[in-house]
Amino acid sequence: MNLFSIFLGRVHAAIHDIAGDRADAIALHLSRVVVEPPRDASHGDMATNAAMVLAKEFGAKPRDLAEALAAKLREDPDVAAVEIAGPGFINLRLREAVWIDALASMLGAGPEFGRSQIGQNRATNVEYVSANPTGPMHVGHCRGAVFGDALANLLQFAGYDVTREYYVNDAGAQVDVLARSVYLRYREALGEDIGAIPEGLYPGDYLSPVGKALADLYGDTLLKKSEAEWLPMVRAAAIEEMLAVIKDDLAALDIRHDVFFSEASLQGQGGAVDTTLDQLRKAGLVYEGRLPPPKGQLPEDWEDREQTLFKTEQFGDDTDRPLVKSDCSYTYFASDVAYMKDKIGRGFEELIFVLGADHGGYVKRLEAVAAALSGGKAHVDVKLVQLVRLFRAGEPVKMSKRAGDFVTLREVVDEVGRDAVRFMMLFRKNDAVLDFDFAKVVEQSRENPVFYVQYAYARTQSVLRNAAESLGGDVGGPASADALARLSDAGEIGLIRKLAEFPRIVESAAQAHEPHRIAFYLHELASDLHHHWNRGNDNPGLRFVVADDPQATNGRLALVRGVALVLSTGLRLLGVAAPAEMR
RNA sequence: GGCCCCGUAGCUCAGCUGGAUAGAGCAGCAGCCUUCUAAGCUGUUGGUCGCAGGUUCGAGUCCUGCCGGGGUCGCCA
Repeated sequence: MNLFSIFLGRVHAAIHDIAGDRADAIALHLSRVVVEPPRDASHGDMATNAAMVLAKEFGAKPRDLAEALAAKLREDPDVAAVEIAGPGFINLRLREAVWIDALASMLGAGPEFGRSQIGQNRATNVEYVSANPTGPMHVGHCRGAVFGDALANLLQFAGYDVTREYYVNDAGAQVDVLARSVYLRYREALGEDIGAIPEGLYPGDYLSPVGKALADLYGDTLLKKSEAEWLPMVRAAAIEEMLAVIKDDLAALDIRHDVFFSEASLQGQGGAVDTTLDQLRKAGLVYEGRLPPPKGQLPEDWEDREQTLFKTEQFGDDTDRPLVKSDCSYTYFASDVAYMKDKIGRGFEELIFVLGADHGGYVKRLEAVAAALSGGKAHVDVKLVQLVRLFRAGEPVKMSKRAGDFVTLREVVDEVGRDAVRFMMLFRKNDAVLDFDFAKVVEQSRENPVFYVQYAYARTQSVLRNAAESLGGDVGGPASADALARLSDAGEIGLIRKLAEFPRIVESAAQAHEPHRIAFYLHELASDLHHHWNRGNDNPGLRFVVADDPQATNGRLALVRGVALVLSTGLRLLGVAAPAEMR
């Protein structure tokens, strides 16, 4: 139930009523007509731009058209007043009963309030995290992980058919380096003194247990084998272990993927990469050619040579992209093409990629590949997630990648908790750099948005507990129509109005792929609740629990339950807990 | 040098895909206050939306060109 779309329907009807034989021409422009809350609450409850958008088609001045539409809308029994303002806005003021009904109906919907069908079950793939299986996750992965997970929740709630996917880079040079690093630990586990870890191998001691496990399993038999023999065995074991570590890290953030897709599974003789490239060759999209060197500074090892290229440029990429390396193996990009083909083959229409901002150069080629492979059917959206800067009480946390002393995701979660991490990662637009302060995010203060929002929910529960105590157990049931009708204070109606916005926030956030809008909305709702609460300090008549007036109390408790409902649903979408009390 | 992202109050950021007089929190200023268990509260100052053009009824939002900051730039993943 979205009040704004309901009234959009009524505005459409009013337009249709006065359109006459222009109806067909006007229908084409209807999508630009919106009904939204006005920026300034004094303008009314809802505003529509219909008259300004359609003035040309009607051959009328915006304000004249607005007048005609207003006359129609005034016939609506739910509308208390219609005003025309500015260049031709139509402002609607709704009868109070509409808000009361809205509250009753959202309480009836319960946890389903806000759910939408705009996704129309579109098959949607959200790929996120996809960290190389070479070690535990560090903070750099954290933001994309939370973002992708919350976005997936949001899209599901908005009616998309969502698959959460992780692309495992288990082919290529990196996992060979991993295998060699583990092999060293294996020798160490057998009692050998391996000394310092050589440059170019992974130094982290998280690999020691893997080496130990191999020693337990194989004894010293691997020592006698050549690298060509032991490497695949060690590699497979190492990848499996690292993936288990990563899944464990993700679970600490309450993140679980549906599909872990192996890059290696695409490769090999007659594999998906082979067949995909064959198809592209047949389609004339692959050729042997030379690439112009990059503009500006020429890389030192630049060598002008002929290579196998995919014609991505004609699909919007900056240049064509190589598919085969100089050693005749496939490039990472070739796997990517086959992987994209696989996703499209599985029927996905919406392909969302959550990547770090340093992958910005990858956007155009992904879009081009999807366009080339799906004939423009599959829609790609790459969400770039900016970096997180860590602070400890205002001081930047120093990290050196070379020395391997990066902060792990697990350390952050263990220190401040899952809720703080998740909420803060979402309390900023994805493409803006985010400052994360260990001290601030656990502070119990107004300046800490995690606490501020969770505390608002705890406050609703505290009120309900309190009311149950002072009024007896009879406050849990649904409020009667008479009780609801007692809601009339501007602050109370204002809160309902805010609650009624939730469904359209869900829809717009889902369509824009911007979960942060939910976080900001919740922060506003929390703020409205706290403000209304504070008014009760000066004016006891506005408090939720009115000792000698059970009917008014019942109505107000329904409002409290409505706020609690939306806060908990919103927090659920973000993957953040809604605690009943905070002490 | 090419491409991508960012630039909004002193600071940190929103701005609902083009709407009305651009918002919030912090800081500042001025008051009030000891709680329906809870973060003290209320009011208020503060803006050439980086700059210059353009598109139209209307631009922080879209287009072009500059300025500043970050990222990225054949075969690494």
